[in-house]
Amino acid sequence: MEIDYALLGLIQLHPAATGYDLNRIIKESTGYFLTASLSHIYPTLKRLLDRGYVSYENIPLKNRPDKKMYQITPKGSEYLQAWLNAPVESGLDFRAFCLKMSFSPLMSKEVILRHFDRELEYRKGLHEIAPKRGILIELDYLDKEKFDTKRTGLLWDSIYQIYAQTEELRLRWLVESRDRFEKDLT
Amino acid sequence: MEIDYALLGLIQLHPAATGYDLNRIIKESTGYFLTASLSHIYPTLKRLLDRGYVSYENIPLKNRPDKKMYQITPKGSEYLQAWLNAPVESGLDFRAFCLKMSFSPLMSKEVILRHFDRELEYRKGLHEIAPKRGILIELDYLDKEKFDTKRTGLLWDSIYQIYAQTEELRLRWLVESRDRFEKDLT
DNA sequence: TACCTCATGTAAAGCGTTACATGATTCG
DNA sequence: CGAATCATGTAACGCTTTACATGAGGTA
Repeated sequence: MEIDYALLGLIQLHPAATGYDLNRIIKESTGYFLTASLSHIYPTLKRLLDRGYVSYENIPLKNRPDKKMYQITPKGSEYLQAWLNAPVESGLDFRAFCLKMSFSPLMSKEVILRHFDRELEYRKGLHEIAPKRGILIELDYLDKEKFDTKRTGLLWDSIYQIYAQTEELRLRWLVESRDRFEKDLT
Repeated sequence: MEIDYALLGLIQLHPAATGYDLNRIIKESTGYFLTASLSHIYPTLKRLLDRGYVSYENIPLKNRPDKKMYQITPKGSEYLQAWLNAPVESGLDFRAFCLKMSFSPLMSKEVILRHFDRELEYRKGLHEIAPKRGILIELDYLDKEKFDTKRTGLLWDSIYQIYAQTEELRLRWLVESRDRFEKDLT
């Protein structure tokens, strides 16, 4: 599960984090393209513990539940690395790619470049079939007696524009970032 | 539920659609920012039927289950309109806005402009707090003994860039579309 | 021969959110 | 004086996906 990897990644980046900390980091950061509430985080941490991917140090507090400061184990690190190396399972949106790349500080230069190359190919493919698919196709299905084709075309074209422009922005960003990393990354 | 409104909207736009058709429309279209499988669509249609929001015409076929061609009822139309008029419940992403605006052909000019105005205000707010939040904040939490701050900064900055640029694109698009609709829409 | 399209649906398992439960301290 | 912060967790509910079930006809 994605949440497992995300929490494991966060714990590797910020050792000694508690469940409460992880929740705050996820909420405050735009970087982890993830929504997760505390009542989702705690059971997940328990699962990671049961599987031996994390351990914790117990800090007793007065008048509050003990603080559990989590660390990643070697086994957890291995499990996380396998996910970091695996190709991103991209859907139409960019979320999965951005989430995994949030943990790029844990990846080698080669792995990072490979992820960018793969995503670039995938989105180029999307972009090529886009004009054939997309909202414009919908006009064919439309009940033309009830809806003004011109008005509907104007409205749907606008939606298609934001879709196409967003994809173009992503392609540009993928190329530029890849180039910069190739040059500057150690 | 969002899926209820989406199917209701699709049925209003394409009368005589079957569950199978709706699935194809959703899959082929980039417009309906929605994922839904057949095993999700069929129970939803049944629910809409039970509540009196849709009716269907049964077309017997040879060697296949009967074709059910759905239409929206006046009650369903009312229910849909209430959703179309209600403010979009936007999260960080743009999905909810784009989904509702896919049905803008069913809205009056006034309602469309109001949706754009609201979304513009919401995203302006997001954009103002973004530099304070965002990935940059994460560098504070980072374990500086294990990770090279400069390398991590380069990588996270890139993620921040795509976030910020996407938001800027959305703001530009919202303003431009709103202006165009104000002028050209009937 | 094997897969895709058409056409409907059920059942089970997985995933995620909201509500519930407790309780001191600090800030406005 | 009330709200937010810190700190953990359980239970119930609901949404969504995957797997299962059926079956003919057309296409590669």
